[in-house]
Amino acid sequence: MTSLRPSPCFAPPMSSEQRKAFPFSEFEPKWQDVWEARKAFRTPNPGDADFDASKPKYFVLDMFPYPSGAGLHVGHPEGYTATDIIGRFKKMSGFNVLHPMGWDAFGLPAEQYAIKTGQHPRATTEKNIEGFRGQLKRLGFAYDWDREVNTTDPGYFKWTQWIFLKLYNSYVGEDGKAHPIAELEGKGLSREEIDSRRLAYVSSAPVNWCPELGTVLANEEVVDGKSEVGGFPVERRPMRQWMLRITAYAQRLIDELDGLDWPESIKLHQRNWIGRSEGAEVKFKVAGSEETITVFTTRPDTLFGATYMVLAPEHRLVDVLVSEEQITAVEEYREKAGRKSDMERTELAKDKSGVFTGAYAINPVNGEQIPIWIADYVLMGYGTGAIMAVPAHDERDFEFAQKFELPVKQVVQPPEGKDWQGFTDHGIAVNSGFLDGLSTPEAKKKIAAWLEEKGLGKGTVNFKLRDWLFSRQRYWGEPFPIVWEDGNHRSIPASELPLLPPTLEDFKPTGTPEPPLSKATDWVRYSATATRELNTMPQWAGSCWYYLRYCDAQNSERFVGEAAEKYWMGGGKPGGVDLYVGGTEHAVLHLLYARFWHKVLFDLGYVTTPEPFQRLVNQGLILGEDGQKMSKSRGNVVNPDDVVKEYGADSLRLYEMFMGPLEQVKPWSMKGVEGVYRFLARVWRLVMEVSEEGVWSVSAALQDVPANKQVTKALHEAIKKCGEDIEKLSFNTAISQMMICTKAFIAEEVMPASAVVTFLKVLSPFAPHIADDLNARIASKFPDLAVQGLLSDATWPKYDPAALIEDEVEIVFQVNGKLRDKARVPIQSTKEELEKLALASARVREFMEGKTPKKIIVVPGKLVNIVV
RNA sequence: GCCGCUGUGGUGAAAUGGUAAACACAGCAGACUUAAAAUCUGCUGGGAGGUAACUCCCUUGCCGGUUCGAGUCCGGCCAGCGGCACCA
Repeated sequence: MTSLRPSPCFAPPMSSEQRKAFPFSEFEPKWQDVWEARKAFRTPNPGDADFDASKPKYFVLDMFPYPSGAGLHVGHPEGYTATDIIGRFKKMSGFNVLHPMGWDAFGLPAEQYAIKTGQHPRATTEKNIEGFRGQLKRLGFAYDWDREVNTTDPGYFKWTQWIFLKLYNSYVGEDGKAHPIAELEGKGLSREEIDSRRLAYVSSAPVNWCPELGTVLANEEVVDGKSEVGGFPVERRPMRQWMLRITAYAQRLIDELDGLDWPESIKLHQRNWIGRSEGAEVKFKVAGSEETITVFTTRPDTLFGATYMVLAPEHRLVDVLVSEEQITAVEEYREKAGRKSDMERTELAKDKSGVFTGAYAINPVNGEQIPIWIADYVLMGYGTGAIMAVPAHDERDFEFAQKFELPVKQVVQPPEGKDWQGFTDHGIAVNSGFLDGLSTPEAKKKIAAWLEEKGLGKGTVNFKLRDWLFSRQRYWGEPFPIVWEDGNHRSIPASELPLLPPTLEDFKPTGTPEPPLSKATDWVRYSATATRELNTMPQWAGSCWYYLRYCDAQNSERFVGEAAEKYWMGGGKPGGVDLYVGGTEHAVLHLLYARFWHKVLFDLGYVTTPEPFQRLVNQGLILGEDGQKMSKSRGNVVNPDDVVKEYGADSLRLYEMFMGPLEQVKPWSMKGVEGVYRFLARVWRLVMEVSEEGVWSVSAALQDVPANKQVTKALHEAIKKCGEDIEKLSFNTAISQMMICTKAFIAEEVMPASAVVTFLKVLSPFAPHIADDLNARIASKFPDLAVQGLLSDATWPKYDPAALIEDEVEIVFQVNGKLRDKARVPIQSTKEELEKLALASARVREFMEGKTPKKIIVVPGKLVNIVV
């Protein structure tokens, strides 16, 4: 490369140093080193010598990154800069600020990358973390690095395993809260009974198996029948897996969203995912049999319209019910349905299929016999796995009835002008005996009471949410602290934690559901008669509680110290973390799982709040310059390192905040980066001037003089607006105001040094390097005017309301709401004076056309509107 | 199909119901310079009239409503983006 450069003799090239409008590449690393050496952002904990208990706390959290080999992308610094500005601002405003960072480092991509490159995942993970940490430090984030956590560190996952044991050794009682399983042991329950109530339990139900990834996946990780990671086909197959009983918390996970300051869209997303629906269970007798089938319906009011019944193909009663003639057809159908992957089931969703079992059920409400079918549009995992079909008032049942020519019977009268066939909304009950004439809600109530009275059913609630499939057949995850003996599982003692994964040369998936840990034959053997659980935990495990570890990251005695947890997570609100910023992609995964774990820990008395995150803000995606999602294949990816190299970390930070509202999706613009870069250069030149030789020194214009009225006003406006906007996370408008303030300074011949220092304090949360550097330079010339030490330790300036008030304001005169004239008037002008002034205006008179005013509205300081 | 979000200049955007387009980008013109870069200054939604200073009209996706006054509040529609989708 070097040889290709033009010779300096003919065309002296601008070196990159000379081209820079201010020497950020010198002072940015310098201040990063100073902050690190002084531990400028170390946050003392309760109990530490330098802890000040009189200060309020502020816990500001980022979604910690997965340290991939690709390094940071520009989306990371977006949220991270936002929280950094808030954290720095709160610190300057007198808060104890907890603003930590860590690594979510277990998981599939690390393992796949390791397999591909023939390295151990621990080695690649270490390397990636190193890269990420360096990149974050080069952006000047004010993290307390003493609190850094790494989910793959045995000192960390020891406690992930410990929490798993808490789940394993707990059950949900009558009160809906988690209790130690020991309470059940005391009641003399059998082993099976106890195991069936644990929050972490073993199940052999069909699960999402992804052959390509060689592991099972949670429902949340399967999108359109494909794995969320990689997009590989996923099939259903029964396997013995660990499950977490998140369904026991379904209602609380819905209810307790109410007290959180989260975007409505995310709350709604979680509510929809949990999917509560109210209805009733109805028992149907099977004709000529002792069996009864219980169905779940949200429309018990349509019971009279049930013309057939459908069981899920996997329903346990199918074998019992099926008639001699139908056995072959039913067997065939069940076999076919079982083979269908989730993807096929989704694709064929609209094409109904099913088989008659040959059996009939008796409608309890009228004694009618209705045929029992099996069909895969009824899912075993929801409700009771059986439905009563009311084709007249349910779309799916209607479709099915059409295809198989089953009767359709109207039982709801729709409003005038609507066809009753396929009418699914509320109406008036008809052809329904004692329900006739009732509105849908009334009919629901009446039939529920009737069923309950006759012992034929009861009102009940169902959720779409399923229990969380918690085991994976992978190497790079937390091993379960569980051993098996004689077909039974039991936990290992907490004293044996952390349970390290075995050192394996070959950790590739086996290609079968047998986990790779099975290859560690020594490790597997726990005792002469017991073997270890071979599955590992999913990536979500570590991220379910990392925010708690930050509170007390070095604690080796407890997952988090009691005093630290109480202080940082406390504060009288449901959620402990004051502000959590991250992308929307975790709306139902991480954010639901973490809430669940937190509630269990809360019930068991290990944490003091029912919710982990009080205020949640989603940053919007940053698109490429072409307005498309950034991707390697499109070639529109912006690398933050390049931006830092060219324009500096402060410019990158400032630009990402200036682009637009944090929550919004917005495209990148390199020209926009140059804009804020020019702004920072202007700020630099408020203080610095350059000699002919290109040497920077403190400007002669900078003097110890008081600021004049205009500058003072601009400065105090900036203090006010920036303070308010930071609280609102409206960083773009805060930056605009600083730009306006800078213009006011530039207009002056003489720079008032102490006013400039105040401005630097306001700028410092946004662009901390240049602010600290300029302050230090001013301090060298005017020690009494500048901040001694770091701006982050300074106090956020107070604005003076008096400085904001102008002597004169511009008043707008309107006629019939249209702007016709303006006037500058003294600020203290009265309503009467303004009215008089407006009526005296020649232009106003012209547009009044000699008519008399009907009404005059006067808004002091703003306008006069004359209505004629 | 259902749910949610968003529609404002050439572009990113701003605006407690009170002067629409702050701030920035791009563009144009000028100053400095032998020249360029950098920097600084001015102009920059559309239309009409006027030599000009200037004046008027229109403009926040579309239609309607509330109000002295609507980008903002209410109702209906359209478009784009995102999510969910046989959950009885």
